[in-house]
Amino acid sequence: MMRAMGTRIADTIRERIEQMIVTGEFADGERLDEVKLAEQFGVSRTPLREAFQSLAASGLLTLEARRGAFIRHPDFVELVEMFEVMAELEAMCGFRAARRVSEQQMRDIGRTIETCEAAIAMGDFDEYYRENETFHHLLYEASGNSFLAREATRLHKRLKPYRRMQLRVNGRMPQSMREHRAIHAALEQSDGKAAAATLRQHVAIQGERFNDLMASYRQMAPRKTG
Amino acid sequence: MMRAMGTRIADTIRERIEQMIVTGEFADGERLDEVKLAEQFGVSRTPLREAFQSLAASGLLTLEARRGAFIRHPDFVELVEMFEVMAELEAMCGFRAARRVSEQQMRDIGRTIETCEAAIAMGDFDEYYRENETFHHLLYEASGNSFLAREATRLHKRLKPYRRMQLRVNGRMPQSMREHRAIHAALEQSDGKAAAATLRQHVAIQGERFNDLMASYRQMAPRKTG
DNA sequence: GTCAAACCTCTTGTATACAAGAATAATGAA
DNA sequence: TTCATTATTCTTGTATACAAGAGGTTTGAC
Repeated sequence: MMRAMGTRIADTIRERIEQMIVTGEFADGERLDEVKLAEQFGVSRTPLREAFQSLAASGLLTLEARRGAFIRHPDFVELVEMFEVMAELEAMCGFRAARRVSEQQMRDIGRTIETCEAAIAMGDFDEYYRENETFHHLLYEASGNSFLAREATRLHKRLKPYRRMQLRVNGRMPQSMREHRAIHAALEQSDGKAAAATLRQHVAIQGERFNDLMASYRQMAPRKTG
Repeated sequence: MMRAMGTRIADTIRERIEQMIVTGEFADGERLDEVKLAEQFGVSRTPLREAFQSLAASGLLTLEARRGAFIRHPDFVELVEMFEVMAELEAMCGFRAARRVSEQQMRDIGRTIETCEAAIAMGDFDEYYRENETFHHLLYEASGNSFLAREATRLHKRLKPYRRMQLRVNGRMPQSMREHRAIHAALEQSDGKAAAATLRQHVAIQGERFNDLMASYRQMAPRKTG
């Protein structure tokens, strides 16, 4: 059987299942069958269960005692709550980055903005999406607080499926780019408060975006099975 | 062999090891021996490994591939970083609680403050410590954001061993109580900004507290073994 | 026909067996 | 004596076997 040498099977499995979850491959309430997945990946249940543990701990799925592992999409309220925390974490990153960001990091951030804009012009949404992610990760790093950066990354990943469905909303991308530029400018001027405020607004679900999210949420997760 | 019926062994084990870690039972860099712990608890390695996974995910220990599970106390820089994030999360809770806190919750919060003060007067440090924890948990709940509350609780738990060593510092407890009262007052007046600012200052490591923490940290974790 | 209880099946939880990588001890050469 | 290399042991990672709870199904009573 295929063995990825040198690395733990459990970790590989975790990565793969995480990808599947994050790209929305499972429906809400769906149960992940241990034996089915095990033979699908060509491994035993053991590394699979380890992967489940790990995924459950990051909140990507829920383990119910003697019932199994379930995909539990956050309900709408919880989703808004999560974006609320994400907004604050990013604001915090921005505030700190304004003092601590290096010139190299500023160049990197500037580059992602340009690449993003080019991607929009070419209609390359995947590229836009990727570079948008890079922008935010660079920001987390620039905060100078590695613990904060890790936590922000974790939540960012967890929100991935729901951020994705937002991007396609009409007119969102140009607006988003304006905000990226504003953040960049605030960092350049070492204006922590401005960076924080812009980021908070950039990420938070409020005003029209609340309705946009609600609409696409209804489409994506029409009903809780659990 | 003893079986805790109705509940998963792995979860029980997790709780117990978590307690051991949080009360500082393990030295920094120490490796947790699977087989030793397994026979100590009278179970097989399987639930133990599940507990390790779970604990690793909350950051309480580190799994190194084919090396084992290690206690890795954060170094001083990381500890300050963590408190920085904790301060911001609590500030966030306070800000939101100022709008959303219920009258019942206000009464509960008020009660913990009184119990705390009584405990100080009687020299009952354990009681003080417990009620102090309750105060903060009530605050998390009062934020009205259950996701935020969970995240705050998680980090709070992770910082437990290091907060403990701070409390004994001379004069810290009365100062802490004054801050609790100020927070309570800010909530009563629905002054979110004041509540946030006081909490940020209450939790953050700055000024004299920086030196206090550094001193007690040196005492507690004199050297990294890894 | 409907409801309840016992039975069976299916899935998870735990234990044990086996494989393979790391650490360490032992052996030999310089 | 010291260093390198090999052999041995120990520990983790994975697979499989076994136990037990949850869910569904059949059977029986009303």
